[in-house]
Amino acid sequence: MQTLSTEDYLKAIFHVSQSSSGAVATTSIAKQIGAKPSSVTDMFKKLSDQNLVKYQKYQGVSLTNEGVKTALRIIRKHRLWESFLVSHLNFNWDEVHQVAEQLEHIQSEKLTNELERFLDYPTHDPHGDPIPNRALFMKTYNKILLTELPVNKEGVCVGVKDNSSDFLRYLDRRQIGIGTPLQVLHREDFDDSLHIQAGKSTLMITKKTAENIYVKP
Amino acid sequence: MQTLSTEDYLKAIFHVSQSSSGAVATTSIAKQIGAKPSSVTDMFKKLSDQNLVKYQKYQGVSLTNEGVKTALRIIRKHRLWESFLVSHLNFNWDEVHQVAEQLEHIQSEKLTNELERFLDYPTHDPHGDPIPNRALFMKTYNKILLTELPVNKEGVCVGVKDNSSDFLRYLDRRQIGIGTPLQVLHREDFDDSLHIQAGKSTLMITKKTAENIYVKP
DNA sequence: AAAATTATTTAGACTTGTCTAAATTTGTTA
DNA sequence: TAACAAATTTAGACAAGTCTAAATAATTTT
Repeated sequence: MQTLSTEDYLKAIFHVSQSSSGAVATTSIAKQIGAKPSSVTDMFKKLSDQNLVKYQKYQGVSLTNEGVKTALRIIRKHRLWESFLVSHLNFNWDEVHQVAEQLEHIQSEKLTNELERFLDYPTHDPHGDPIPNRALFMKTYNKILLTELPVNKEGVCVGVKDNSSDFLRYLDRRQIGIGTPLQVLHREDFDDSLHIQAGKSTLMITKKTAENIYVKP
Repeated sequence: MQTLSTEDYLKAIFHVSQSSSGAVATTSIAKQIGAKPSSVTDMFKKLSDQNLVKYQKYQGVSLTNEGVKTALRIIRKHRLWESFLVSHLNFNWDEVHQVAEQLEHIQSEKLTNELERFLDYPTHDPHGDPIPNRALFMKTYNKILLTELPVNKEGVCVGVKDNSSDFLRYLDRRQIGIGTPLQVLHREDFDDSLHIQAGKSTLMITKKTAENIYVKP
């Protein structure tokens, strides 16, 4: 049984290790968690004692199998709760993260599994991220960044990289969401901005926006 | 914003003060919380500093208005979650307490209010306890213990005093639940046991059982 | 009302998770 | 490769919440 804090660390390590290869550095976790590197070192030792991470001084950490499982169990709960909040409690996709950060720590297998059943076994959360099933397996389809979608090729928005409220609300205003058909009409060489077709409207977005949108061609 | 621990104390103080008059004693909270009296004293001081309780050395505590409000907000969440678990997630009434103890600490007014709406503004939880509404007001109807129900007078089970899993499962086996019509057929003077009509079956229960069942005449 | 018992508080210590400041290691650059 | 910069760790401290053991107050018994 983990504490809130160790669960947060495991999740952070998992996420950072997903988006980069090799061992996870102390500083990267410090940034993610919002703690000082010295605190992170302390926690790395504790997690190592519990065999949840492999840790070598000055060499960062990597999750053990048990660590991965623990992280996935938390991510599973987080994403199921996010789905519930949007589908049944009138939350918008930009409002769910903070609450799910709390709900993900609730310890009850029955609760998690019944919630999953109640939601009819969703495979993706409101941001398009895959939800691990009971066996902690998650379906990942091959998605690419909108910046990588060839001009005039049709795609569908299947996720976002930046989950910040600001970005999500910006997408709301642009009427871009999960499932919205997207197509790059023109790529501006000068500043890398894109003219795109989003659903029925055409609009211009910056490179920065495009590289935070995942599409399935 | 309270910590988990201070919330637990406030709730405990509220409950103890409900079932006894005057100030709440250190020992009673120690028992309720499962902590040593010395720890309780420490916490009383902290709560007093936050103006959540009135505390005088050796004289126990009583909740301030703000303390009552905070306690009721937690109880509201607890009972709403218990209702949700039973009505939508296939939990039995004897399984909900432990999970609700965790869920009651989730901080999100929107979550609480949306959950209440989703459940269609329930007034009582699965054990028959009243749920404070948004204004923290709760409807209490006048209930009496089954031991106090006159012989042959018809009543309905509206709650239980003992919320332990053991007792609730015992009631399940006897097919007694919230809403079950109850009638005392005969009171045995020798050992205070009762012959009762519960729904369509007649059965014998001990005094101890009867004094843990609330009925509305 | 004094003695005994019970309840409560104080004092000092421990754990978890955090921090700052200093020391050490790693890596990068000249 | 030596020097510098960046990353990481160590050492020592702190806050919250808990504990044990001892001291004190309140209550009950004789």
